[in-house]
Order: sequence, then C-alpha cells, then structure tokens
Amino acid sequence: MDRRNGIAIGELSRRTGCNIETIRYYERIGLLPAPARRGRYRLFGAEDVARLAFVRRARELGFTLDEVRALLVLAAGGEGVCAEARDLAAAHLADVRARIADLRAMEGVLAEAVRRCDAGEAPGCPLIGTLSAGTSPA
Amino acid sequence: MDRRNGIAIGELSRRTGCNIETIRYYERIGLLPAPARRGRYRLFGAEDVARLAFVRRARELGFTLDEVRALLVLAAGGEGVCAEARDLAAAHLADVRARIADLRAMEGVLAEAVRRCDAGEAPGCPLIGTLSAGTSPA
DNA sequence: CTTGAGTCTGTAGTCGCTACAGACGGTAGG
DNA sequence: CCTACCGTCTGTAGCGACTACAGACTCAAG
Repeated sequence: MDRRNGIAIGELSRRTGCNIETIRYYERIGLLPAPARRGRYRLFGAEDVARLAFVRRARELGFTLDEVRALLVLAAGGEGVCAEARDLAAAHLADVRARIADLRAMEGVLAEAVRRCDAGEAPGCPLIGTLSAGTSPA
Repeated sequence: MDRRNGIAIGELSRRTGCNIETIRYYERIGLLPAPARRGRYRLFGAEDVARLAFVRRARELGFTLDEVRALLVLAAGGEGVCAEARDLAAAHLADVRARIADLRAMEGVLAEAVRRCDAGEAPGCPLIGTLSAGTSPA
C-alpha cells in the first residue's frame, strides 16, 4: 500500500497496539472520523494515528468511550478547557479509587479464606463456609 | 401469597438484596433451579434462599457466574472439595490483585495529572498533554 | 496463473445484568 | 360486585466495549 498518502489499517494497528476490529468499531461509533480511502481500503494519516493513540491512552487510564469522546473535544478546543478536563479526570479518579476500595475488600476476604483453607481447618471448607455464612444448612 | 409453602419472588428479592429480574435471569441461565409454583407464581423455599444468598456472596467477592456455578457444585459435593475450592479462589484472588495493580497504575497517572492541572501549568492542559504524549501535533 | 496476505462489509456473540411492554392474578376499598 | 392497584408473569431488547467470525474482494510476488 502506498505509504506516501498514509498507512493501512494493519500498520495503524501495529503502531498503536489497537486491534483492527477495534479501530473499525471506533470508526463505526463515530469516535474516529471516516478515514480517506484508496479504493476500498482505508488510508490513515498522521492525524489519525495521533487521534487513535490519544484514545488508546485514555482507555488505558480507564476512561469510558463517552469520556474519551469528551476529552477529544476538549483537546481540540482552545482556552479554559483545562478546568473541564481536570474535572472529568477528577471524577474518573474518584471512580477508580472506589473500584480499588471494592477490590481490596474482596482481596481481604479471599486471602483470608484461602489462608484458612491452606491451614486445613477441621470440618468442611472455610471458603465454602464463608460463602454459606448466615445460612442454616437445610 | 401463602407463606407456609414458601415466599414470592419479591420477598426473596428483599431478603437477599437481589433484583427480581436478576433472580429470573439466574434461573434462566440455570444457576438457580426452576422453583416450585403456585399457579403461575414462583414459590421459593429455604433452600432456594440459601442458594441465592450463596450466589450473591460469591458475586460480591467478584467471582464470575461460571465460577459461582463451579462453587455451587463444590459446595454440594462431599470430601476433597476444599482443595478445589481453594484453587478456584486463589486463581480469582490473583485476578483481583492484577486488577488492583492496573487500577493503582491508573490512579497514579490520573492523580498526578489532576495535581498538575490544579497547579496551573503555563501552556496547555497537562492532562491533555499526558494523553497526547509522544504525538507531534500535526 | 496461482497463492497468500491483507482488507472489506455485515452480523452475531460475549458478560452480567437491566429495562421495558403487555398480559394476568389476587386483594382491598368503595 | 366493580374497580383500582400491586405484584407477578413471559419475552425481548438494550447496555458497554469489544471480539469473532463468514464470505467476498484486491493486490503483489513467485
């Protein structure tokens, strides 16, 4: 494929680490603009690469696609945009922290249960006991 | 509804904190057995309550529905089951820890970006800068 | 001329719910 | 006895963010 006018989707995939199907998916939902074409084949330029890289990094930080959409608008906008971006990130950060807290609670219970299983408690399985807690065995 | 033969789905929902639609969903996918009926209405007994409570607790610990299925089989099985349950839980624990690590990485980057936004850096938004990193502005 | 890699469109599946629509059942008040 | 209302029923479609095909095509190298 002609490299002077852009790169093919496979090359874009390699460069961004983003699955081909996912790239097409992003296009379909309007997160990426419909790219140029050479015949039936998509042809991506530097701007496309940058935009997809941006999306990927935002996704790696856990932003939802809707949030990414908003961030893309902000990134294109001029002044006063930082405060909005900050708020978006701060809200997302709170969300991430809440999820960490949830997972840490799970981790604690699981680790304790596994530990007790390893200790070989006398009757029954401590893990299953934990899950059955508060239930009188019928 | 006749309380001597069991409780209605709404009551089960209240007791277990599990959404009515979710209970029916669990039944549909075979996680819960088809309950008794009084006419068209489902009627749940003590065993049903216990089983759903078990499922709920396992879900709260982050087990997938397939894992919950396996745990239910183990909980019903007799001896030697604890080792299997332990392994399942240990694998899941590793998964939980991996997710925590991912989230902590996100948290770090996000917190730093928000902090730099708050600090009011001179040109452009640090958060958007982070997301655009490695991209030469076209 | 054939072969193989790459790309295309379109559709359906994943997971774990959640949210209806539209019908039916049982009960309490007027 | 009629009506209003709540609870329940079945069935289907939607969410988010992909992922996985099937089946057709394009193009370049050997």
